[in-house]
Amino acid sequence: MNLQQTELLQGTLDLLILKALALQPLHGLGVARRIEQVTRGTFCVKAGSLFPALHRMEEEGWLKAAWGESENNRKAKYYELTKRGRRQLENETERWARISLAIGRALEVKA
Amino acid sequence: MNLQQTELLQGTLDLLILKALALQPLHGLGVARRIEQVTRGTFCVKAGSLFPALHRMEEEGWLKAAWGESENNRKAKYYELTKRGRRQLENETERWARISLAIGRALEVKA
DNA sequence: TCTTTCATATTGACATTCGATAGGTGTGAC
DNA sequence: GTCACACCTATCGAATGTCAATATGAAAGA
Repeated sequence: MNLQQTELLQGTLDLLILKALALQPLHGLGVARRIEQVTRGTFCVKAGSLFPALHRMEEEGWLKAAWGESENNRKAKYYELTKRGRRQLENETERWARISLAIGRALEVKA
Repeated sequence: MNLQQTELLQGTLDLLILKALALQPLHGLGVARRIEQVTRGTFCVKAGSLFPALHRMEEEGWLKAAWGESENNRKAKYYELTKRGRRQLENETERWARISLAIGRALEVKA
């Protein structure tokens, strides 16, 4: 029933998007490509997951969007981080570090 | 509205429960305590999250439950891993390794 | 003894959040 | 015209959180 191709952990998509945009502004599908690239294909974000997330994050004030042209002369909405977005990236990065450390510790416990 | 004390990433609770029970059978609240202990307080699983998860996992056939007595002579339901549960633990451990590696790589990219 | 109180142990109803699925629009390039 | 790019929306389901409830043994005091 539930083929679950992407393997994305809930709560990590925002972090990946923020990080992708911290390097440079990108349009929506560009974000997806960047994420796929830096995770070496581990995460493949579909449009239907991506755009709702971008809108959510724009409403939160983490992103600012502006219409522009893509590399191929197509209309595209470019997103960039706001100051609050950078702060959020720091928070989520720190949160990730804490969580992955804790789980790592849990998993290394031997019987 | 959303105070979110526990900071649990969706998808990691099952893993932590499986790992906790891999060491020894425990009753519900015992699982919660074990998790809190091995993650050094990072994760504090509330009853309302824990028991639905245990029931879900029992339905999946990963856990087997049996009534017994707790250390304090109270009725308590003890859970232990089934063979399928051990296999699931291996799967989820491997999944976690893959995911945390990918995110780690994404985060270490420099501008 | 009786009863009050507390910690243990479990359960259920409900809301929320997030990502997945599956569709749909518009447009430039060939 | 066809295709690939770029975006959008509606809707669903799974998983977790919140809150409240139940039941029971233990401990303490009248």
